[in-house]
Amino acid sequence: MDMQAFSGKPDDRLPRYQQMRDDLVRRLAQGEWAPDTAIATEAELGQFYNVSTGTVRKAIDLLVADGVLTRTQGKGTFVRRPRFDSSLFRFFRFKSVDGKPVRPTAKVLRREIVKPNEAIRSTLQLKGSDKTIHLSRVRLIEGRPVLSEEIWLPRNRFEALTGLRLGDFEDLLYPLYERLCRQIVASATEILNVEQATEDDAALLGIDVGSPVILVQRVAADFAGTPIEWRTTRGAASGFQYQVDIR
Amino acid sequence: MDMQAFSGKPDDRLPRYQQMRDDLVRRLAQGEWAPDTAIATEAELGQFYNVSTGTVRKAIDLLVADGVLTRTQGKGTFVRRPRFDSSLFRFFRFKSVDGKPVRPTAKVLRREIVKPNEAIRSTLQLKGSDKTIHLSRVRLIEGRPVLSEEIWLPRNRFEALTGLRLGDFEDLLYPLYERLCRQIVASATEILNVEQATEDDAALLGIDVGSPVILVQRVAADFAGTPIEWRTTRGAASGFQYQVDIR
DNA sequence: AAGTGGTCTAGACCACCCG
DNA sequence: GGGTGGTCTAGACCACTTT
Repeated sequence: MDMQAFSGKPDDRLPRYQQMRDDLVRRLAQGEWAPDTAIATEAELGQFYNVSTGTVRKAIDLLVADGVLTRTQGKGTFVRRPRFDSSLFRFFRFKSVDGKPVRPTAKVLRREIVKPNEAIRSTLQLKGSDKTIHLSRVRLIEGRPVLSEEIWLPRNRFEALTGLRLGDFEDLLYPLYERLCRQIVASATEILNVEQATEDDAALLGIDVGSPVILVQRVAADFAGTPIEWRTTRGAASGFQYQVDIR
Repeated sequence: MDMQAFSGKPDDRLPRYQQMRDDLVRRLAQGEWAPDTAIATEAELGQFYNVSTGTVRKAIDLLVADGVLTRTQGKGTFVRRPRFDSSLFRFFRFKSVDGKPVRPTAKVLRREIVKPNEAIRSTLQLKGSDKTIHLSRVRLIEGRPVLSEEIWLPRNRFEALTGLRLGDFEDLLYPLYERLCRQIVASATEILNVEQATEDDAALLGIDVGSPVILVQRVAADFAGTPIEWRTTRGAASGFQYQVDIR
């Protein structure tokens, strides 16, 4: 493969399709192609990297399997915009009174600039002096609180959020991140635990003290894999269900 | 592709690599290749189905992605034996008193031949007159009960288990299924829910009534996708943790 | 009609495993 | 050294979308 095609230093010991994949990820992280737009065609990529079509396809296969790209026959290969907003539906089954599935609305209760604790600092890979924006949200269905969320963001990347009025935050934060702060969430890791409701949980969620509560801890990252958001979500376990398919 | 190679009737509209995948699944389900043994080499498969190496590899890629086969360079392509015994480790973190991870032992408390209820009958795709073998197990760590399990099996496939003494059941059931009943578990679906401990749960697991309990409901299937086991597992939610990686 | 990804070929050479 | 899967080529033709 033509090494001139790379700005980085690819590892020659790796197969060409993996080197090519790595370089494509780098170009994606640099914003060379925006979400929902087509990347270069397979023929162009083959010329650029000086590899054959089979190798191009194998490199793209990896990124499609990772959920980074999608292919559409006759149209092109597109940068996939992850839809995390349905993420909680994998855990909680929210229905309105008439039984139809609904998306909870959101209300930001508090916003503050804080020094993160050690766990958040290390997870978000912050330096000792870096501060974070801390949001407290409640999510509601038909006015009834169902989830409570705590969110921490690195201040330097999300400065634009400090000027927004609390009432102007939208239900979905990730489109806001992208529009106001040019931060795109490309992947996330979530850890589930079960706790027993504290008095605060009980009052907010309208459940009994000590009844089961699901805690979802999420770390979201950009295309380069750099963590950009830490979020905890709590909800009554009575609405919880999750399905796993094993090979 | 040479249609003589197929016993079934492949759909000509499908790509050859998908037809080939379907036929390989059929041959696996028929037991043509046993778990942990090598299937025919890629060259042989290419000759047999009259396709080129690239197409053979693509068909096998699908089965590897499904977890049905594994490839080992220089050795061959092998039928994968799923290791479900570590499955619960994805949900529960079991440690002994010295902090090392351990596998719980098992003790069968009860075995009976019963008419299944409607939910189990339909899930296991049984006819109205078919009976099931019902096992009640408890799983222990260092003698302390940590999980309670209820298992239902179609009687006709698992007749051999009715003659086994309760003390002769082993910690792991799936090797037993395979050895005594020639039933191989190839895949499973698990659904997680959170409940509050009943008095029975509390007494068995040594926890407080009403404290959170994880309920895992598993349906296990053979290579052909036919369900062969229904299982519920209950354990204290305090030992529960689960991680999900998104795109 | 032109351009895109989807399928498929008929090889080649390499890396690894085992006797 | 012989056999296996892993990588890669340089095309061909097909199915689909857009102009």
